Amino acid sequence: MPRREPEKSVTVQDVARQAGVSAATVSRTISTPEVVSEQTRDLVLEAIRHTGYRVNQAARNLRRKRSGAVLVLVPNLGNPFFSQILASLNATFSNGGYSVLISDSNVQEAPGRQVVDYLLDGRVDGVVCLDGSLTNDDLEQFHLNGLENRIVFACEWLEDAPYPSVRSNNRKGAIMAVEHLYEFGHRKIAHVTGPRGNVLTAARREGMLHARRKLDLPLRDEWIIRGDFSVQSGWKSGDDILRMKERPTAVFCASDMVALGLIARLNAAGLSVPQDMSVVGFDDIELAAFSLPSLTTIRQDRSALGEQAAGQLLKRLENDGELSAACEIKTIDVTLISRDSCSTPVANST
Amino acid sequence: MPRREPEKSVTVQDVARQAGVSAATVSRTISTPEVVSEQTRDLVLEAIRHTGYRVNQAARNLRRKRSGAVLVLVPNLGNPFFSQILASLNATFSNGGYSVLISDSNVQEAPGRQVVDYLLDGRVDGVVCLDGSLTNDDLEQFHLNGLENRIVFACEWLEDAPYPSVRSNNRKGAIMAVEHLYEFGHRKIAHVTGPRGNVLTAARREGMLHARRKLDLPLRDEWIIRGDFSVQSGWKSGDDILRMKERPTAVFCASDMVALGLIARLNAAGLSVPQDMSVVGFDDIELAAFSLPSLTTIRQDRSALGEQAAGQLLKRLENDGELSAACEIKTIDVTLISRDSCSTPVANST
DNA sequence: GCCTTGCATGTAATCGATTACATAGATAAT
DNA sequence: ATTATCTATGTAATCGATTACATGCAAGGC
Repeated sequence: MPRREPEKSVTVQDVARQAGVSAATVSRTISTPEVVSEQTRDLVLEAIRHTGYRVNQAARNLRRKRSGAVLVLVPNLGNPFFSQILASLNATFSNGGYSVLISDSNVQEAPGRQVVDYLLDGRVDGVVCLDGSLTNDDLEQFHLNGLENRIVFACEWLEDAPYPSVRSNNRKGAIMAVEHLYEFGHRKIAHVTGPRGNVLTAARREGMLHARRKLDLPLRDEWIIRGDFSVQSGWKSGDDILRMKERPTAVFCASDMVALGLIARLNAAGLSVPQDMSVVGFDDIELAAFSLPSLTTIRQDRSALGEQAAGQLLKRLENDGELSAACEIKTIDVTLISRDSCSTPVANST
Repeated sequence: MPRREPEKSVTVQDVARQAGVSAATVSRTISTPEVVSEQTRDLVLEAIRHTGYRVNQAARNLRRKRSGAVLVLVPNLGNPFFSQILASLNATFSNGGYSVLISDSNVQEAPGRQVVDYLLDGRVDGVVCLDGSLTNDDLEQFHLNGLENRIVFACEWLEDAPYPSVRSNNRKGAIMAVEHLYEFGHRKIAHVTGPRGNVLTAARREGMLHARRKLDLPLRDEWIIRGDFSVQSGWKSGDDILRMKERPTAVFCASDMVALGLIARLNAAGLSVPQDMSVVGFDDIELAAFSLPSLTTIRQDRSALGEQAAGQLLKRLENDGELSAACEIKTIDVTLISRDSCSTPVANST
């Protein structure tokens, strides 16, 4: 099998020589074909084909002062919920001609710093941040370096910071979940929250409280259980619930993973869902439809989230911060997916 | 709040001026500090701090002819199994000073082409490929451009192609699964495979057949059911099994997702696991421990897979293809995780 | 005292593409 | 016929860091 030398490096000059034109014309044929006459264009294209020329990205980036890449900062890549959004971000950026760098803010010692570094180094042109837990220090750094219009948030966001963001209607989702349980006749409804300080935790908790008040439901402090979106925390919240003197008849969980962990724990204690307790999740991960029982949940439109976030950033990168005054916040609608994990409450006193 | 102009671009020249040295010395202070005298080094570092200098990656890449980035080609980013490996790859590369680009081969029209493009463009220095379904055409392109020692495979691999690869001991895992079922007394054991043409499908199927022969188990063609690693295919395989005249008493599934889909389907038909049928999965995804019943499965050490694959590529990139003669294939050991989805067979004739 | 060796630093070429500016030729306008 | 206008292309500077080579200076060997 024939094999070309590894680092032959065909340059724009080589192509120019081959085609009998100047390097500038070659460059123009690639970047702005419309200003080149048709015949020279053909000549150049033929020479490119013949020499196997490829543009050197580093040289182009140096000259153009842009990298054609974006960074996606994910909190915990291992979480399937995020990876599906990543898939959709990747698709949109790919179509827009950008490559996608990833970084796991779990792994990075100082994720905010890395974002600043990558932007200032010119490694990436923009950032999609799925992590709403950046510090004030990070924000100040963004601001000091004029990076505001290179960052958009998706799923999570920062309260009180003027960044564009794309998010689900978390509050409404929570309300729908509680109302759904209410319609089944539940009045004693517990909630397993996300981690402290998280914006999603706050939004979903608020929605739940709102619905409770509106429906005039009884409220006990112990019915609000701190979780962290993980299966493990779902299992642990089951421990708490089993220990309660006044047990709720239904639980709204801040994520599907939590719901599945809770259901597993209840089963281990001999309680089954939905007979002994109804459960609603949040997210609609793929497995929600296949768990036992299949999980009633609030679906987040992950592909819309990714697509819109990527679109938003692309738009900002095009008109380099010109139109950036408007800090758009897009809210994506959520849907209640009714499955088998809810039913009417039984009169099970403890 | 004070705010620096967006594109002030402090260069190595500016720092040099500030420190009263030449640009070369500044560059040396950054790249090879040991050749610079201690006092000038301090001088330069102070000037760097003072000016807020940041090295321009594009310029460095152009000169050094490397990008400091790698590409990870993932088949289906949405799959939690892959995203966890991605997390571990990301961590290792990050420590090694490389940034990580991702690409979803589901989304890309021609993933192999993209790999070649990115490497030749100089966008990335190397590639970790989690997708074993590249075409011969792609391989030829790699070879023609001398890219062999810039690619390593992880999880999946290419039969008959001399690329280094890191993989689980799939065959052994399959054998362990069948033996485990055998020990419970199962003789009629079915298998849901992965997709046609996939190397994992082949390795696991082969292991299963081997164990069957060794244990002298009965073999019926219909007990080998084609799947594709997805939950949906697990559900469908359940349809097939329910229709069989001679029903197996246990099923070994090529992935946990398949196992969960199958269990859901059986439940929908009023059969429960493990009472009416035993099920073993493969992967040990996080939810395997929390499903109902909790899933007996073959654990793949995902963090080892990611770490070793990244390490392998890093090593190759260091000594630029010198030591590349050896095409190392690392096999990572798997473990049987025994949970509640297996028990002794019942005499349920159809 | 002279020459060698080595260390620290400076000079300038280089990586490869892009693009502002200049120029030549063709066409249109008067 | 002369000038203005436009189009296609070439010339050369530029992006910013790196590094081969050159230089100067100090220490050590005879």
